[in-house]
Amino acid sequence: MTELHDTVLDWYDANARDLPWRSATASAWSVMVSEFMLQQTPVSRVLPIHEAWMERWPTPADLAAEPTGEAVRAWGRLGYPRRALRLHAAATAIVEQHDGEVPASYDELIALPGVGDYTAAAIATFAYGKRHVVLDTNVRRVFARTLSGVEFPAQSVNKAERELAAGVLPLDEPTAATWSVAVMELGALVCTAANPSCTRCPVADLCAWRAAGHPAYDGPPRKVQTWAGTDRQCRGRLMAVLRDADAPVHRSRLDTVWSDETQRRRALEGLLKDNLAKEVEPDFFALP
DNA sequence: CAGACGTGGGT
DNA sequence: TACCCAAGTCT
Repeated sequence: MTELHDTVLDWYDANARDLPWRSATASAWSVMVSEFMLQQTPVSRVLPIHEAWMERWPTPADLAAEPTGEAVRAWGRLGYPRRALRLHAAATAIVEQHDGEVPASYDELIALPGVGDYTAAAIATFAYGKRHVVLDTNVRRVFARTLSGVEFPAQSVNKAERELAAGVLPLDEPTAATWSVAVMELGALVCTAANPSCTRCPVADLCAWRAAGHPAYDGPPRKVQTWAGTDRQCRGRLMAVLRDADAPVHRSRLDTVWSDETQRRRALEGLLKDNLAKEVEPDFFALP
């Protein structure tokens, strides 16, 4: 434990947001649902959906008992709706293989649909207090700045970065868990991507990037997501129609939300293939 | 490993 | 207005 640890932990103790999945009484399932929803999605948009989900499906078995389409519908406009599909599939696997209890080990977690390295480490850590390196975009950015002296981390996690994070992970299990959530919170609230608030950063005096004079990012161009006119936008339009419908919709209804026929057909085929939609009878479509 | 995969708020 | 970006995973 170093001054960096003490400072970050003290800052978290005083500044942590009171989020439902951080409650002392939050179930592992609540943590798991939050982690799925938070993938690439801001906290503010997750909060109401997470609350609704926990009320409707307080256990994995409750969700697994419903059709996948109900999960997709209740996902609302969170984005990346296949996360809802994967969460439903994970709930089913938990019922069938883990007696309805969210498993606690990283290996069991990462075997679940929709659970990758980050989410497995996060659930094991935040729901069960295990000691794992938790590397999300916030943690990576904080370490890039404070420890490596650069504005942004590499495009993907490499061995050196993982070892760096492992090297500063407290040995004590519960402290390691708090450390990870504290670093994430610092990245989310202070050491942000666009406009970091160095003036109110608790570790500014210990930050290598600041010490170096905030050198500008000089790595490869960071990928920017195209959106307008893409298949993804088209898929989103089609899914919105299916979500908002209370009965199967005719193909002609889908035609109204996207003019390019070739792209519209391709997008619909993709949704059917991904099991986000189904053709209940010829030319009539609905959520699965 | 690069690209696909939603959505909306902030600047 | 455009562009950036938000607790990634899968192929």
